[in-house]
Amino acid sequence: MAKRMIPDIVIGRLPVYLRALGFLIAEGRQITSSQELGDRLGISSAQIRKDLSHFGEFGKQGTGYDINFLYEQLRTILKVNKMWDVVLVGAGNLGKAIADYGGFKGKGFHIQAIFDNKEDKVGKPMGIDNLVVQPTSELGETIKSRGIMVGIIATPAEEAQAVARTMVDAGVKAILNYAPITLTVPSNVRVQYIDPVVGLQRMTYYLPEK
Amino acid sequence: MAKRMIPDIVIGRLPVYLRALGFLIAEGRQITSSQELGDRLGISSAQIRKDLSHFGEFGKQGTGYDINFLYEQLRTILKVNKMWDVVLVGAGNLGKAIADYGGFKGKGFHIQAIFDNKEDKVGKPMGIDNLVVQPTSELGETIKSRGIMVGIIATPAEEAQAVARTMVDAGVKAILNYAPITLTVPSNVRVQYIDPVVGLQRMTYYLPEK
DNA sequence: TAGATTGTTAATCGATTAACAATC
DNA sequence: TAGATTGTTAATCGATTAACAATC
Repeated sequence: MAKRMIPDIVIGRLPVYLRALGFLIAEGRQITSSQELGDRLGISSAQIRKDLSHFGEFGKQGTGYDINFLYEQLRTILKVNKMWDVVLVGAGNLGKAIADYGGFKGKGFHIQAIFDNKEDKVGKPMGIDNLVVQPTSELGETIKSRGIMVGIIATPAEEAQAVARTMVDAGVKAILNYAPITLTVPSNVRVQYIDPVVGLQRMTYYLPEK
Repeated sequence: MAKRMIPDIVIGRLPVYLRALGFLIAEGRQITSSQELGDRLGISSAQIRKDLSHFGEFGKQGTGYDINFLYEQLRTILKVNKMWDVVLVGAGNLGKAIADYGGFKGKGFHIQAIFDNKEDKVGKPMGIDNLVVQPTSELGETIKSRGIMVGIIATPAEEAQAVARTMVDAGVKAILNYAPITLTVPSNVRVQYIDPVVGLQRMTYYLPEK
């Protein structure tokens, strides 16, 4: 079947499939099956086949999937076969770790500018590309002039909503938010949240009492 | 209604409710409603009431919820009214940012030990508590001797599965995994994943072509 | 009392799974 | 051919929502 209002939950699994395929490629494998992929990811083979069926027919009966082919197909579907320019706001401990992370390139993302409010951060080089940290006052202008659509927020919670607002006003359509706060954005803007405390608190319910 | 096989998806939202209630408290508010909470979080008021109804009756008709009371109830349900000891493995850029993060204490988590393989990391103090980084060879022993049940993995992907294995063998029941790989663990062990690349790739599908 | 908001029910909506014909 | 695995259908399962009696 062709492209027709794919459930968000399906889109959400594709990057995980993509990541697993990347490992298979690194292992030198050529062919895999929905069964093997499911076993590795802890989900059913039926779900993988159903998810993929939203976008086309990528496998061969009796054989399975060509790993490299499926990998490229998924990259195209997710639009990460091109590089997306990204702005990063927040140059503290977390921002630094993000700027130093080598895992974005090759996965479709390139941090093009870093911003911070603090005097002692601005003007200094940071991250794997040695980007000079700019004052946050320049955020909107930079986004607009470079047509950037993806932003990462790594500020304290108190500043996050204002930063999101500036990003959105300047044209950002996707925000990865590390600040521990739910952002209010227009419905045409996507937000993904990363909060380690939420992650941990989702598990303690299931732990035996100490 | 009382405690009786709560859906995991409900448990997953409680930390987000808790976080929002924390903000309301910080704002000095006393009372809120499922409507207000839902508006702030972008979910329906019905869902909030339904979620809470799994655990008891916390509100008052015509009035709403006492914020402090509900906050404490959720902390108790999630078992984050006590402190959980945590081990952190990986003392690179990311591990350092996690160790330096002040947001765990007060939310129920206390990093008690940090581990790394690298010679140049071991023996040095790190994080807000100035913990001396231990060699990863000591991980299992430390977990066992202190009865630790929560682990954070911030190693490269290649090392993550082995670390998870060691953690689980030593008694860890909840793992927050920053490494970009799906872990294989026994079904009685919970894992939460934090992968910024997956977060970003979940959004690009929806972006207009450049 | 009048207005507001809960907790809960029942209906709706959506996601997952089992099963199998098709076919490599 | 025999065995394996896909893509898809239909059934099942589970989650969300709308609506409202209860009641503060």
